Amino acid sequence: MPDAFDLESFLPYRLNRAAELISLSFSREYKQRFQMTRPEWRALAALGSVGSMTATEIGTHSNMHKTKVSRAVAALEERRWLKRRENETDRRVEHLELTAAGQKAYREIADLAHTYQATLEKALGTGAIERIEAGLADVERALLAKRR
Amino acid sequence: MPDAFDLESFLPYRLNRAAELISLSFSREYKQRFQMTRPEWRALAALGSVGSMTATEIGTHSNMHKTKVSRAVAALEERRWLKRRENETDRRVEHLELTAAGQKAYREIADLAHTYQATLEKALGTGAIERIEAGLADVERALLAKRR
DNA sequence: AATCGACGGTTACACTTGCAACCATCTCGA
DNA sequence: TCGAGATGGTTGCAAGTGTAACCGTCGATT
Repeated sequence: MPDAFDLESFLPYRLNRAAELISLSFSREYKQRFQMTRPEWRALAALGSVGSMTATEIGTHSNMHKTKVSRAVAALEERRWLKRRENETDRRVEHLELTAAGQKAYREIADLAHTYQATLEKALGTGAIERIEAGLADVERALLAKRR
Repeated sequence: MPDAFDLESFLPYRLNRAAELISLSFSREYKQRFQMTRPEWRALAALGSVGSMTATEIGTHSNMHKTKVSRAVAALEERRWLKRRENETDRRVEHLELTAAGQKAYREIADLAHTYQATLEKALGTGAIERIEAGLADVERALLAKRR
């Protein structure tokens, strides 16, 4: 059966398979220690590294749907890892920032992530990750340009 | 605030963001035309390109959980795009293959995928996709080795 | 032949998710 | 100043998902 199309070299497929695999692999590292979903961890990371953001900013930054962000933020707040601060001039907006406990958690997980990536870098050889990420950046750029 | 960890260069995050983006982008191409979920499309593609597989084989091939495969297969069968053929010597196993209608659908979507990838290749430059996929393969290899 | 564990596949249940509809607030123009 | 539309954020609902428990079948050991 002659076949012009090979699933194995179809980029969306390959990208998803790799992403799911690595996601699973890393989540094993923190799911147990901290009881946290991936959107929560993303929001935490965004806030931890940037400092203070609105929900919308978190969404665009990490490409998460606003309902996902909303729920993640609610969960982090529930856990007292984050607090909302209202905007003076626009009362729709809420500035979000980590509490002391939130920053502590962030540092711990960031540390975990750091060593995880280091292990990976060692297994793949120097520069490999940078090359992959450069490729991913190109893909994202192309797709976002296409969207218009 | 000195920060040893940068989310933006954390591979699991980057991989997931890119994967979600491209998935969304491509699904827009077929979600409307065919009413099909991603697992169904994956199963269809696997069967279409390989010819005949068992559910377990589809699962390992495309890294899908067996319940996902089970449901996708049931849906495709419901639509009469696939039929099950029982194994002579082991009655637990079912060989799955596409019906004529299923093959027709497969060819259409494969075509869509093909032109999609061609557009992407043009936007990214020759060889870019191959390079990315080679990198992904390395990552997957490293992760699967780690798992043991 | 009876038993035990492994395996292919399905199902029940709880949880996560995306979409659409929604509320409150803001902005802009008539 | 009023109304129409845009925007930040939340929620109801339907659909998708993973975990675990399950059913039937197989292979090996006894």
